[in-house]
Amino acid sequence: MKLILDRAKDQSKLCPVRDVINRISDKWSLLSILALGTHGTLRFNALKKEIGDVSQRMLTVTLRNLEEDGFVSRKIYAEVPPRVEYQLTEMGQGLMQQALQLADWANNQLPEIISSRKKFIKN
Amino acid sequence: MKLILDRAKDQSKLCPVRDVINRISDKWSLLSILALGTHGTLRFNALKKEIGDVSQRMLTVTLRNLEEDGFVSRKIYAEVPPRVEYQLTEMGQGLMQQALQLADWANNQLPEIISSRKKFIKN
DNA sequence: CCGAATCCTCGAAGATACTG
DNA sequence: CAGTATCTTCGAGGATTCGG
Repeated sequence: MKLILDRAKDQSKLCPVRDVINRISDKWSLLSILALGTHGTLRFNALKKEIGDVSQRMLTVTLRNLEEDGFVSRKIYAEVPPRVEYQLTEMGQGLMQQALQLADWANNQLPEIISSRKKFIKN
Repeated sequence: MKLILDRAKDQSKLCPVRDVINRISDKWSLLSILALGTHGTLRFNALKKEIGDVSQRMLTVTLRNLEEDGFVSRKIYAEVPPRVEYQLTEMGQGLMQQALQLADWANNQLPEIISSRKKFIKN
Protein backbone atom coordinates (compact mmCIF):
# COMPACT_ATOMS: atom_id res chain seq x y z
CA MET A 1 0.00 0.00 0.00
CA LYS A 2 2.91 2.25 0.79
CA LEU A 3 4.11 1.13 -2.62
CA ILE A 4 1.02 2.55 -4.24
CA LEU A 5 1.35 5.85 -2.44
CA ASP A 6 4.99 6.18 -3.37
CA ARG A 7 4.41 5.23 -6.97
CA ALA A 8 1.52 7.62 -7.30
CA LYS A 9 3.46 10.46 -5.70
CA ASP A 10 6.33 10.33 -8.15
CA GLN A 11 4.38 10.59 -11.33
CA SER A 12 7.45 9.99 -13.46
CA LYS A 13 7.57 6.40 -12.27
CA LEU A 14 5.36 3.62 -13.43
CA CYS A 15 2.13 3.32 -11.47
CA PRO A 16 -0.16 0.48 -12.55
CA VAL A 17 -2.99 1.67 -10.33
CA ARG A 18 -2.93 5.11 -11.81
CA ASP A 19 -2.66 3.60 -15.28
CA VAL A 20 -5.74 1.47 -14.78
CA ILE A 21 -7.71 4.26 -13.16
CA ASN A 22 -6.79 6.59 -15.99
CA ARG A 23 -7.93 3.97 -18.46
CA ILE A 24 -11.39 3.58 -16.97
CA SER A 25 -11.86 7.19 -15.93
CA ASP A 26 -11.78 8.87 -19.29
CA LYS A 27 -15.07 9.64 -20.88
CA TRP A 28 -15.56 6.64 -23.18
CA SER A 29 -13.37 3.71 -22.09
CA LEU A 30 -15.71 2.25 -19.51
CA LEU A 31 -18.69 2.58 -21.82
CA SER A 32 -16.73 0.85 -24.58
CA ILE A 33 -15.71 -1.94 -22.23
CA LEU A 34 -19.25 -2.48 -20.99
CA ALA A 35 -20.64 -2.45 -24.53
CA LEU A 36 -18.08 -5.00 -25.71
CA GLY A 37 -18.60 -7.06 -22.58
CA THR A 38 -22.31 -7.16 -23.26
CA HIS A 39 -22.19 -7.93 -26.97
CA GLY A 40 -19.01 -9.97 -27.20
CA THR A 41 -17.91 -8.71 -30.58
CA LEU A 42 -18.76 -5.44 -32.29
CA ARG A 43 -17.74 -3.69 -35.47
CA PHE A 44 -16.61 -0.10 -35.22
CA ASN A 45 -19.85 1.52 -36.26
CA ALA A 46 -21.97 -0.90 -34.25
CA LEU A 47 -19.96 0.01 -31.18
CA LYS A 48 -20.32 3.68 -32.01
CA LYS A 49 -24.07 3.30 -32.36
CA GLU A 50 -24.24 1.34 -29.11
CA ILE A 51 -22.47 4.05 -27.14
CA GLY A 52 -24.49 6.73 -28.81
CA ASP A 53 -22.98 10.17 -28.68
CA VAL A 54 -19.29 9.44 -28.99
CA SER A 55 -17.47 11.11 -31.86
CA GLN A 56 -15.67 8.98 -34.42
CA ARG A 57 -12.35 10.43 -33.41
CA MET A 58 -12.77 9.81 -29.70
CA LEU A 59 -13.94 6.25 -30.20
CA THR A 60 -10.86 5.57 -32.31
CA VAL A 61 -8.57 7.12 -29.70
CA THR A 62 -10.28 5.22 -26.90
CA LEU A 63 -10.07 1.88 -28.69
CA ARG A 64 -6.41 2.39 -29.55
CA ASN A 65 -5.59 3.05 -25.91
CA LEU A 66 -7.52 -0.01 -24.77
CA GLU A 67 -5.82 -2.07 -27.46
CA GLU A 68 -2.37 -0.81 -26.55
CA ASP A 69 -2.77 -1.93 -22.95
CA GLY A 70 -4.20 -5.27 -24.00
CA PHE A 71 -7.79 -4.84 -22.86
CA VAL A 72 -9.32 -4.96 -26.32
CA SER A 73 -8.41 -6.94 -29.43
CA ARG A 74 -8.83 -5.62 -32.94
CA LYS A 75 -9.30 -7.82 -35.96
CA ILE A 76 -9.14 -6.39 -39.46
CA TYR A 77 -10.71 -8.29 -42.35
CA ALA A 78 -9.32 -7.58 -45.79
CA GLU A 79 -12.62 -6.87 -47.44
CA VAL A 80 -14.24 -4.06 -49.34
CA PRO A 81 -15.80 -2.25 -47.60
CA PRO A 82 -13.45 -2.86 -44.68
CA ARG A 83 -14.63 -4.73 -41.59
CA VAL A 84 -12.99 -4.34 -38.21
CA GLU A 85 -14.15 -6.27 -35.18
CA TYR A 86 -13.46 -5.41 -31.59
CA GLN A 87 -13.79 -7.58 -28.53
CA LEU A 88 -12.54 -7.72 -24.97
CA THR A 89 -9.44 -9.75 -24.27
CA GLU A 90 -9.37 -11.98 -21.22
CA MET A 91 -7.64 -9.20 -19.30
CA GLY A 92 -10.26 -6.78 -20.61
CA GLN A 93 -12.97 -8.97 -19.13
CA GLY A 94 -11.08 -8.92 -15.87
CA LEU A 95 -11.00 -5.13 -16.00
CA MET A 96 -14.73 -5.08 -16.57
CA GLN A 97 -15.21 -7.30 -13.53
CA GLN A 98 -13.19 -4.87 -11.44
CA ALA A 99 -15.29 -2.00 -12.71
CA LEU A 100 -18.49 -3.89 -11.96
CA GLN A 101 -17.35 -4.57 -8.42
CA LEU A 102 -16.65 -0.90 -7.95
CA ALA A 103 -20.03 -0.10 -9.48
CA ASP A 104 -21.73 -2.47 -7.11
CA TRP A 105 -20.09 -0.85 -4.12
CA ALA A 106 -20.90 2.60 -5.44
CA ASN A 107 -24.56 1.73 -5.86
CA ASN A 108 -24.71 0.50 -2.30
CA GLN A 109 -23.20 3.72 -0.99
CA LEU A 110 -25.44 5.92 -3.07
CA PRO A 111 -27.96 6.81 -0.33
CA GLU A 112 -25.20 7.84 2.05
CA ILE A 113 -23.46 9.89 -0.63
CA ILE A 114 -26.69 11.67 -1.52
CA SER A 115 -27.39 12.30 2.14
CA SER A 116 -23.92 13.70 2.69
CA ARG A 117 -24.25 16.03 -0.26
CA LYS A 118 -27.48 17.45 1.05
CA LYS A 119 -25.94 18.18 4.42
CA PHE A 120 -22.96 19.85 2.85
CA ILE A 121 -23.53 23.55 2.46
CA LYS A 122 -21.26 25.40 0.10
CA ASN A 123 -19.95 28.62 1.64
CA MET B 1 -24.98 -3.86 -15.40
CA LYS B 2 -27.28 -2.60 -18.11
CA LEU B 3 -28.20 -0.04 -15.50
CA ILE B 4 -24.66 1.19 -15.34
CA LEU B 5 -24.37 1.46 -19.08
CA ASP B 6 -27.62 3.36 -19.38
CA ARG B 7 -26.80 5.67 -16.51
CA ALA B 8 -23.38 6.40 -17.88
CA LYS B 9 -24.73 7.04 -21.36
CA ASP B 10 -27.13 9.72 -20.31
CA GLN B 11 -24.77 11.98 -18.48
CA SER B 12 -27.57 14.18 -17.25
CA LYS B 13 -28.78 11.40 -14.97
CA LEU B 14 -27.22 10.36 -11.74
CA CYS B 15 -24.50 7.76 -12.10
CA PRO B 16 -22.91 6.60 -8.84
CA VAL B 17 -20.23 4.62 -10.62
CA ARG B 18 -19.14 7.60 -12.62
CA ASP B 19 -19.29 9.74 -9.50
CA VAL B 20 -17.01 7.41 -7.58
CA ILE B 21 -14.63 6.96 -10.49
CA ASN B 22 -14.44 10.70 -10.96
CA ARG B 23 -13.72 11.08 -7.27
CA ILE B 24 -10.75 8.71 -7.29
CA SER B 25 -9.48 9.57 -10.75
CA ASP B 26 -8.61 13.20 -10.26
CA LYS B 27 -5.04 14.02 -9.51
CA TRP B 28 -5.05 14.20 -5.72
CA SER B 29 -8.06 12.43 -4.22
CA LEU B 30 -6.61 8.95 -4.13
CA LEU B 31 -3.34 10.21 -2.66
CA SER B 32 -5.26 12.11 -0.01
CA ILE B 33 -7.34 9.06 0.83
CA LEU B 34 -4.30 6.81 1.10
CA ALA B 35 -2.44 9.34 3.24
CA LEU B 36 -5.38 9.71 5.60
CA GLY B 37 -5.91 5.97 5.65
CA THR B 38 -2.30 5.48 6.65
CA HIS B 39 -2.07 8.17 9.30
CA GLY B 40 -5.62 8.17 10.63
CA THR B 41 -5.81 11.88 11.32
CA LEU B 42 -3.88 14.71 9.71
CA ARG B 43 -3.91 18.46 9.88
CA PHE B 44 -4.06 20.39 6.63
CA ASN B 45 -0.39 21.19 6.36
CA ALA B 46 0.68 17.75 7.52
CA LEU B 47 -1.43 16.22 4.79
CA LYS B 48 0.00 18.68 2.31
CA LYS B 49 3.52 17.75 3.34
CA GLU B 50 2.69 14.06 3.17
CA ILE B 51 1.42 14.28 -0.40
CA GLY B 52 4.31 16.47 -1.39
CA ASP B 53 3.79 18.54 -4.49
CA VAL B 54 0.12 19.40 -4.25
CA SER B 55 -0.77 23.08 -4.28
CA GLN B 56 -2.70 24.58 -1.40
CA ARG B 57 -5.61 25.37 -3.63
CA MET B 58 -5.89 21.89 -5.11
CA LEU B 59 -5.66 20.19 -1.74
CA THR B 60 -8.46 22.41 -0.46
CA VAL B 61 -10.61 21.67 -3.50
CA THR B 62 -9.90 17.95 -3.25
CA LEU B 63 -10.74 17.79 0.44
CA ARG B 64 -13.97 19.76 -0.02
CA ASN B 65 -15.10 17.31 -2.69
CA LEU B 66 -14.26 14.33 -0.53
CA GLU B 67 -16.03 15.95 2.39
CA GLU B 68 -19.10 16.78 0.35
CA ASP B 69 -19.56 13.15 -0.68
CA GLY B 70 -18.94 11.92 2.85
CA PHE B 71 -15.57 10.25 2.39
CA VAL B 72 -13.64 12.62 4.63
CA SER B 73 -14.57 14.39 7.85
CA ARG B 74 -13.29 17.82 8.78
CA LYS B 75 -12.98 19.09 12.32
CA ILE B 76 -12.23 22.71 13.04
CA TYR B 77 -10.80 23.71 16.42
CA ALA B 78 -11.44 27.26 17.53
CA GLU B 79 -7.85 28.10 18.29
CA VAL B 80 -5.31 30.67 17.24
CA PRO B 81 -3.63 29.75 15.03
CA PRO B 82 -6.45 27.62 13.62
CA ARG B 83 -6.23 23.84 13.65
CA VAL B 84 -8.18 21.70 11.20
CA GLU B 85 -8.05 17.93 11.31
CA TYR B 86 -9.03 15.59 8.52
CA GLN B 87 -9.75 11.89 8.63
CA LEU B 88 -11.52 9.24 6.62
CA THR B 89 -15.12 8.48 7.43
CA GLU B 90 -16.23 4.86 7.54
CA MET B 91 -17.40 5.17 3.96
CA GLY B 92 -14.07 6.76 3.09
CA GLN B 93 -12.29 3.71 4.45
CA GLY B 94 -14.57 1.57 2.31
CA LEU B 95 -13.59 3.62 -0.71
CA MET B 96 -9.94 3.10 0.11
CA GLN B 97 -10.53 -0.64 0.30
CA GLN B 98 -12.11 -0.57 -3.13
CA ALA B 99 -9.15 1.35 -4.48
CA LEU B 100 -6.72 -1.08 -2.88
CA GLN B 101 -8.52 -4.02 -4.45
CA LEU B 102 -8.25 -2.35 -7.82
CA ALA B 103 -4.60 -1.61 -7.13
CA ASP B 104 -3.97 -5.22 -6.26
CA TRP B 105 -5.53 -6.41 -9.48
CA ALA B 106 -3.64 -3.77 -11.47
CA ASN B 107 -0.33 -4.86 -9.99
CA ASN B 108 -1.04 -8.44 -10.95
CA GLN B 109 -1.81 -7.46 -14.52
CA LEU B 110 1.24 -5.25 -14.83
CA PRO B 111 3.46 -7.72 -16.72
CA GLU B 112 0.77 -8.39 -19.29
CA ILE B 113 0.05 -4.69 -19.73
CA ILE B 114 3.74 -3.93 -20.21
CA SER B 115 4.04 -6.79 -22.66
CA SER B 116 1.04 -5.59 -24.62
CA ARG B 117 2.41 -2.08 -24.84
CA LYS B 118 5.68 -3.31 -26.26
CA LYS B 119 3.92 -5.29 -28.96
CA PHE B 120 1.77 -2.33 -29.89
CA ILE B 121 3.34 -0.32 -32.67
CA LYS B 122 2.02 3.16 -33.21
CA ASN B 123 1.47 3.82 -36.92
C1' DC C 1 -2.43 27.94 9.90
C1' DC C 2 -5.88 27.42 6.80
C1' DG C 3 -7.91 28.89 3.56
C1' DA C 4 -10.56 32.15 -0.54
C1' DA C 5 -10.10 34.87 -4.87
C1' DT C 6 -8.11 35.70 -9.20
C1' DC C 7 -5.72 34.80 -13.28
C1' DC C 8 -3.41 31.71 -16.43
C1' DT C 9 -1.84 27.38 -18.77
C1' DC C 10 -2.38 23.24 -21.12
C1' DG C 11 -4.27 18.99 -22.63
C1' DA C 12 -8.66 16.12 -23.17
C1' DA C 13 -12.46 16.18 -25.87
C1' DG C 14 -15.43 17.83 -29.82
C1' DA C 15 -16.44 19.65 -34.77
C1' DT C 16 -15.40 19.26 -39.28
C1' DA C 17 -13.41 17.75 -43.49
C1' DC C 18 -10.95 14.40 -46.04
C1' DT C 19 -9.27 9.30 -47.53
C1' DG C 20 -7.93 4.15 -48.57
C1' DC D 1 -16.68 1.31 -43.37
C1' DA D 2 -13.28 2.75 -40.63
C1' DG D 3 -10.52 5.58 -40.01
C1' DT D 4 -6.83 10.30 -40.17
C1' DA D 5 -5.83 15.37 -40.03
C1' DT D 6 -6.78 20.02 -38.28
C1' DC D 7 -8.72 23.32 -35.75
C1' DT D 8 -11.23 24.83 -31.78
C1' DT D 9 -13.28 24.69 -27.13
C1' DC D 10 -13.49 24.08 -22.33
C1' DG D 11 -12.40 23.00 -17.73
C1' DA D 12 -8.98 20.76 -14.38
C1' DG D 13 -5.12 22.11 -12.31
C1' DG D 14 -1.36 25.50 -11.01
C1' DA D 15 0.76 30.28 -9.46
C1' DT D 16 0.08 34.02 -6.94
C1' DT D 17 -1.97 37.18 -3.80
C1' DC D 18 -4.89 38.42 0.02
C1' DG D 19 -7.58 37.51 4.56
C1' DG D 20 -9.49 35.76 9.35
